[in-house]
Amino acid sequence: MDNFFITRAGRLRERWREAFPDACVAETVAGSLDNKLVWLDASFLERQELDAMIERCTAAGANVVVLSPTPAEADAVRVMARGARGYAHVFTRADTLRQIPIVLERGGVWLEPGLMASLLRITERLHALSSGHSGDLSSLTEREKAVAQLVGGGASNREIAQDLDITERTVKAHLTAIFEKLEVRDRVQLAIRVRDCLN
Amino acid sequence: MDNFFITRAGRLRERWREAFPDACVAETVAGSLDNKLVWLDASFLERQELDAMIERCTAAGANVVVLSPTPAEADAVRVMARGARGYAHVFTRADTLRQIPIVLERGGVWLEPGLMASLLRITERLHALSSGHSGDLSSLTEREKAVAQLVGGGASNREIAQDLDITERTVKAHLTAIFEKLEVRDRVQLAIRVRDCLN
DNA sequence: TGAATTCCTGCCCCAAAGTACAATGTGCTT
DNA sequence: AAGCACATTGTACTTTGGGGCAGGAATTCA
Repeated sequence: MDNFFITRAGRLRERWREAFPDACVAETVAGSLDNKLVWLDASFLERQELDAMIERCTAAGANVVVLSPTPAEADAVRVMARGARGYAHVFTRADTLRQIPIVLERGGVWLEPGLMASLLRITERLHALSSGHSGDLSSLTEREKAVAQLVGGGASNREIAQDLDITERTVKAHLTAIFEKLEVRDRVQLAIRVRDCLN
Repeated sequence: MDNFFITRAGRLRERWREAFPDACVAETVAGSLDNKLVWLDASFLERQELDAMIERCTAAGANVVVLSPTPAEADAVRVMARGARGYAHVFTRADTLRQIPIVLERGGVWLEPGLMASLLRITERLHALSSGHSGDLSSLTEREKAVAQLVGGGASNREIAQDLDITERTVKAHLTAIFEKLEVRDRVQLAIRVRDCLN
């Protein structure tokens, strides 16, 4: 895979040259990039410019890795969703950079270490909330529904117990059952779920 | 990296043996797995069992790849968020399987082709939904808004701390300020408030 | 320069939430 | 009669959440 660095700096950063001595450098992309590896330096680039660049490169058949001066989660998500296959810091060390083409060639994806984990955690959380969007309180028993509704109203266990005239312990028992059935972790996620259901 | 296949089938599937002739096979995990590559066959495994297995393996220092009989986006997210580094179909071809350790060794992550893209697209959409609209949180400082949004997404204090790269204690400090400003008692009511703002 | 925010953090404490394990009772179905 | 789902409660335990008190660091503003 041939390496192309696209940067406003007009020159290869030292680390890049060290990693890939015979890489090409340019300020913009042109022509077919089939099976090429394009490194996009996001420094001095507006969001839209970067997005457009990614789109052009992937359309031209390239594998795209974005090098950001300020790696951030939301940024990584945006960039990868637009077709980039990798996301790293511009100052990533040469020997690390060299690993990236190897990973990509084998169908892998490369993300700034740590970013991946936190990214997936967020995804999971959002996923849990939106995918269970089936509005399903129907799997709950009458009593459980009552408890769930109250939680959705922001009530504490003690308040729920008083409202339903049962023990706090019983409220907890119902909650445990509810969490299990709706596959949520705690009352916050339950509250969110309940309120989304009565849209 | 030594290969361990954990499967209920009790034997190596042909493709696995073809890919890694000298791999070990077992029905369960034991001992230190430092720097080992553990392949978890998700067939015939309950969700909880799989999760527990992943946790045990990663805790023991292993790299975990989950092989699913029915690859799905939500499943992949769950599994990766729990610490797996790869996710593939159980019937993945031998030559493709062999690429995976190479990717992992170099800090990459391996996902069933196509899964990654659609996964990130969804993440982005959800991200936009939950971060774009900030309703009547105008009295909050930037940092407080960030915390509030995450609570609205159902995050725990620990998760918020990790996401924002601060201490749990700081999260609590922000929360105390938020509760005061928005006149809510706890995170449940805050979550409700936040979500009502962006309906 | 000093005052005021905002952000970050530590230690300690207490209350609330949630889990594990166990048990009782009621009513309905097979 | 036996089995099952549901509701209820208990004891004891671990984990989170939240707050009081105190302080450091950075920024801005008068």
